[in-house]
Amino acid sequence: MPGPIQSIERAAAVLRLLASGARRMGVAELARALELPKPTVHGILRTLQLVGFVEQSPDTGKYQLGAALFHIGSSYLDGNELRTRALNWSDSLASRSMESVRIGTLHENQVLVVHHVFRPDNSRQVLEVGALLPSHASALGKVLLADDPVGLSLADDEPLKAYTPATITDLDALSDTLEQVRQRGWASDVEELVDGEVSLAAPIRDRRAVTVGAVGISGPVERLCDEKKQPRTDLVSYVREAARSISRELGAIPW
Amino acid sequence: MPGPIQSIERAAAVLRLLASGARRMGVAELARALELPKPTVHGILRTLQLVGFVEQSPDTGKYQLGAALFHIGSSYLDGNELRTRALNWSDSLASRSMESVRIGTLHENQVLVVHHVFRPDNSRQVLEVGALLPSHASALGKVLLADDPVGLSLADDEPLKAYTPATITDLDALSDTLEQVRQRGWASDVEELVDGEVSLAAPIRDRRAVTVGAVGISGPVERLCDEKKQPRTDLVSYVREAARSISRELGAIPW
DNA sequence: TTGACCGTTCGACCATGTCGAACCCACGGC
DNA sequence: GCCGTGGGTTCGACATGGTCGAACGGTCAA
Repeated sequence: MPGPIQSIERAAAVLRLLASGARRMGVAELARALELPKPTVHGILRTLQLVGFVEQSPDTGKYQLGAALFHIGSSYLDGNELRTRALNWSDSLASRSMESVRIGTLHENQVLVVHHVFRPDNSRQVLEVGALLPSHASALGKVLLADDPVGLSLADDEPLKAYTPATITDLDALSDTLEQVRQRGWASDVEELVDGEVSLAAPIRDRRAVTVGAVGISGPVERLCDEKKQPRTDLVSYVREAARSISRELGAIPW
Repeated sequence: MPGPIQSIERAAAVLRLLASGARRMGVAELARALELPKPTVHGILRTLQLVGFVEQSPDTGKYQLGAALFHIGSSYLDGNELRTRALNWSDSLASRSMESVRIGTLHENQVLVVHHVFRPDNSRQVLEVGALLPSHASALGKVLLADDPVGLSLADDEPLKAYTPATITDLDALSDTLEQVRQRGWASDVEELVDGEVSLAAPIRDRRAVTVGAVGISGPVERLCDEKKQPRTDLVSYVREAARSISRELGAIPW
């Protein structure tokens, strides 16, 4: 019976919509967005509520994501070998570089952050685990795109979004950058996603030498770059060494 | 049509099983556990894979949770008002107490950790957001149980598990403790979950004065307790003040 | 080779989910 | 006050769409 199960597909679509839409949504609202009859959507919601994947505000009647979904989703991290192996090394990268560290994987042409170590000072920082970053405007993303077999092909569906004046929006320019990333073995993003913010990243490879993730640091341009706005070479080394260590932990042959 | 949708219920069961079972699982394994025919389970898995909720190892053929599920689940936190409002206050609680801070809600008779601030030193700590704690053996849990309308009634399904010699395993004893928690307005756990570990917590209430969560700190017994193994009163005050501040932020009338 | 086990495909039956119509609220304009 | 419009929810007949026994191709150990 090679054919997906309709009701499950629809339930997933409902969940995705509830996740993207910032706020709680009503049955009618969801039904309109999915172009489905109201009772159909309601049946799905009722079931999702039963299993705890969505919750309903008793007063407004609107729906939002449920705690059970959150808990189940977070146990994805336990099974994620990349993250498990990388825990120690990312900590030490954070203390060597004195910057915040992130580890990401490619997911639907974006970077899914699976681990995040705060900068080792006591400043307030927001946890970004589970967040998605644009792949063309972050160092993590460039590293992942550069080695991805599918690579840029998916990207041409929609134009590259400009986040700052420095964001690469031209496909050919990006392609050149990725070629450079492949050759150098690391990537940078200098104020391409957020003004004043810089990030550096290097690839993590598994035993088959396939790039399965990327590790990198990010911080203000004053600390990560020299006076010519070039990434500091010592930090680049730290990142590359961390990436290599994690790769070795995953069974990769040092390259 | 008041009746849950079978296939969605089953899909949820599959996901729950994949989340609890530490490792990747095969079709046959899942089918046996759920007492369903193999092709049925396979159909569900195929659909879940299509939407990215599960992934399949290309070599072993076994299944594990997928990245999409993780990302959707993590956006539960955005819509969680409790967590959003509590961010600032938990940070300052962490720096005042110099201990790690956690915020939790009751979920299926356990404590779901929705926020976690590391202890403000540079030690290595594991992120516990998304984890579940036993409610009878943690300060957070006691606070939540004490004010829960359903409360202990659910607990008598299965006996209280002993984690350490100090864990409260007797229902009557727990009931007395909860009464005390209600009166004092805060709860403690002295080596009841982990040897040498102590936690303190206080309730967070919303505008209707309903307890919607709890905030607390945890750390080694030497730092959190005095020589009589009693929680330090200054730390208790910090925790209670933080809880009250968050409650006020949620619209509660100071009690 | 054999057998046991795996993940996967096939296809017919009929249980199951679907969706138009109708219901009951809470609002808000008239 | 009344009706109209919107919300979330229930009903029920129809047929779509999911289910599961049987069978297929693969891998591994004996």
